[in-house]
Amino acid sequence: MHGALNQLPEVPVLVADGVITDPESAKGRLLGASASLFKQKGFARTTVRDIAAEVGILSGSIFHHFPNKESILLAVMSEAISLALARMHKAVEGEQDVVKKFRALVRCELEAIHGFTGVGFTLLSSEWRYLSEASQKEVLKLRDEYESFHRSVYAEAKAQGLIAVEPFFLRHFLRGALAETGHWFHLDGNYSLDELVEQVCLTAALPK
Amino acid sequence: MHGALNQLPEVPVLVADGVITDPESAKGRLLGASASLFKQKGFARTTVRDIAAEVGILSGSIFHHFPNKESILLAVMSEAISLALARMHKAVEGEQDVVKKFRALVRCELEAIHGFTGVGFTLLSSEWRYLSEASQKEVLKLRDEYESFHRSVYAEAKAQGLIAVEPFFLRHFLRGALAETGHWFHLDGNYSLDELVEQVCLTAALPK
DNA sequence: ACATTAACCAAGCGTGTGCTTGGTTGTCAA
DNA sequence: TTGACAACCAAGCACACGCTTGGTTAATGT
Repeated sequence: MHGALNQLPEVPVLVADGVITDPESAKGRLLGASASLFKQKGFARTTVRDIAAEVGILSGSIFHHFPNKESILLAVMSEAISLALARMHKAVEGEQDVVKKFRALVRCELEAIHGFTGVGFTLLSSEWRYLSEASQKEVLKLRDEYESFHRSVYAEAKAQGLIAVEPFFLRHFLRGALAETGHWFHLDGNYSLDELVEQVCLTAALPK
Repeated sequence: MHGALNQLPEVPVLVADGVITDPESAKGRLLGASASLFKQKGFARTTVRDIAAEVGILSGSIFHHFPNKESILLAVMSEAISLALARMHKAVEGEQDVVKKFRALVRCELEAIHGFTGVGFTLLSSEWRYLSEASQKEVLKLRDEYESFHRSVYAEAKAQGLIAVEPFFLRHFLRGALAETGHWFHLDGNYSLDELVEQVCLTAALPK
């Protein structure tokens, strides 16, 4: 299945650093099951009984690992964004060519959206409203880091005259456009991820 | 307030044709209140008691107008898309220049997203999952009409060599990008709607 | 004057939900 | 062998939710 999260080289490192939970631990399996259920049915329609059944325990046992239902969503989201951050930096490290960096960032985000790194990333936008204000603030720090890095690369591209839009606008447009691919683009369909990246760059009239 | 729906010239016509509900009728007020609550808190977290309180009746009285809660969402969505369709066609009627048609479509969709035509339009994507399959099918007919019209204009632009992307991809990208503006762009901020349209066209490297 | 109807009230039923509580089991180190 | 701890069970509480039922009120048409 898609959720073979441990095959990603970044994961063991992040687990060791205490940034994310070991996917094979009891808590980690709960997070994985929760994430996939939240994606399927949405946070509000997923019950703690659903989650418990998915991992084969009783609903009350969940609260040995988490204080309440919302904290599960918080954990899913913050771990998803942490993993995305790590992969984002790795995707462009050592690269000088701005167009190549742009492509790498787009591809990296699309990989996150389409389940290469677990299903949590898409929840960041679709289930955002179910986080309390305090939790939103917590995740926002990581999101800001992610967003501003994207903008900085777009700014480079603009400085070199490769694009005409303001980086601020482009980032918002691109985030929306890429997130939306999660609702219509399927890897088993007629197009590959590379072709999707290509069409994105074509839209922005970026050179090869 | 924003919801002065009756000031739109299209509305009385659509009401007379039985396509949408008179916003000033009891049922229409229920729809308006529901739409705004669904947008604020989401469908799942909006209770029938919330809706009833908003229009000043008791919760049970809602079911004199609608068979169940979901049917309220269905009505909100299908009326929103019907209104958007009517305004879309009007926005380009008589226009020959493809770039101008493109701009008009973008502006029209942004107006819908940002509440010029009621708050229902954004629910079409954000609360889609809360419709039953049967209801989705029903709304999908109208959405398809809307989407394919957009694609046809993009195809014109591509035929004239104005853009490089496939219309199919561009439509999906654009829908996502424009929908996302609902989460970060505010009319009372530093930029006007026209400037937003301009940045969209700059992204796609469209001539003036 | 009478019938019909839309709009709503008053009261509450049944159920699904998040979460609690007190206890049990298995594991592992000293 | 014992103590400590993580993981989980069994049972159920409290309540918010969608929706039902039987009735009332006011307006409209004939």
